[in-house]
Amino acid sequence: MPNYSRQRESIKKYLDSHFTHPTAETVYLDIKEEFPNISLGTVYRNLNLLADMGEILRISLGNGPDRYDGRTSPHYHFICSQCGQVLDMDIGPMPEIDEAARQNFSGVITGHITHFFGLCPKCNIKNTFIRKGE
Amino acid sequence: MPNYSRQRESIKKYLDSHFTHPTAETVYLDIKEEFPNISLGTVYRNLNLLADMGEILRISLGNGPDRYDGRTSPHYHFICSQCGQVLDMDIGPMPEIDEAARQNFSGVITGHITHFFGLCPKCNIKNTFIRKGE
DNA sequence: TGTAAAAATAGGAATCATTACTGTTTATGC
DNA sequence: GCATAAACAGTAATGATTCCTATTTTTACA
Repeated sequence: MPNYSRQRESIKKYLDSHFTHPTAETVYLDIKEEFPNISLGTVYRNLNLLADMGEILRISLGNGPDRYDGRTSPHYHFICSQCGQVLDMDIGPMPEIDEAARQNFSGVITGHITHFFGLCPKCNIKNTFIRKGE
Repeated sequence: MPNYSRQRESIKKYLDSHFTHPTAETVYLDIKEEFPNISLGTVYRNLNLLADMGEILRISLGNGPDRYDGRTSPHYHFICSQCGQVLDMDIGPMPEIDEAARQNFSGVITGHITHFFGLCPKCNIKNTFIRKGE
């Protein structure tokens, strides 16, 4: 069982109050306001610890740094192809995806990860205005 | 339009005849038998080129190096939690996943990536034998 | 409370995957 | 053939993350 650490508590609080799916680097820079001497390694170590304890989620997108999420209830993510923003999706788990995968598969399917792509609401509106202006 | 290159042709052929979803490193080491002086950078550049041209697929798992696939028709992948092997899934596209995501979402959903996790057929059988032996 | 042991830290070096750079070689079009 | 463009090998550089070590914090309990 890990000991208490002020740095870890601060990181947890940060993720619980920010819904931007920040990278380790972003967490590091923001937490630095409170702990000017905190090191990036400490941020990584605590993000890993919290994720291992199930208190936060790690979101690995194909490219770029991992992102972290204080919302631990299972949910899907959307990545905007235009601005790169990561959004929480407002839909529940879809066990039927695993069910479909079990057809014709002789191993065991325990779960899946799914990320959605497209245009986020903001970029979608922005594009509409730009097209009107042409 | 790119010029012809023997190295790129060899990489393409390699992926068309191996269904192991190799990493760039694996491709590099195997292609080296034919081109002893080929450099890892050349392998990466050609894998990127081929992927951009739609002749191969890049598979980004959350951790570890990317993998490449000569099968370009859209399909899903399975990653064994025990041995790490990547397998092609024998199921067609599931547009209904995108359909579900479009509920309550005011942006545009253009697609999704889904990876399945669990035990591959081999590890599943292996585990059964081990449990029997206990 | 004071102190010893265990855990966490800061700071920096090391690692892994990938891309960028540079001078040389290969392919293409005339 | 020869000029130009593309690709190459070799290597340096980058970005994300982990690892290492000496120091500081936390905890337990005397």
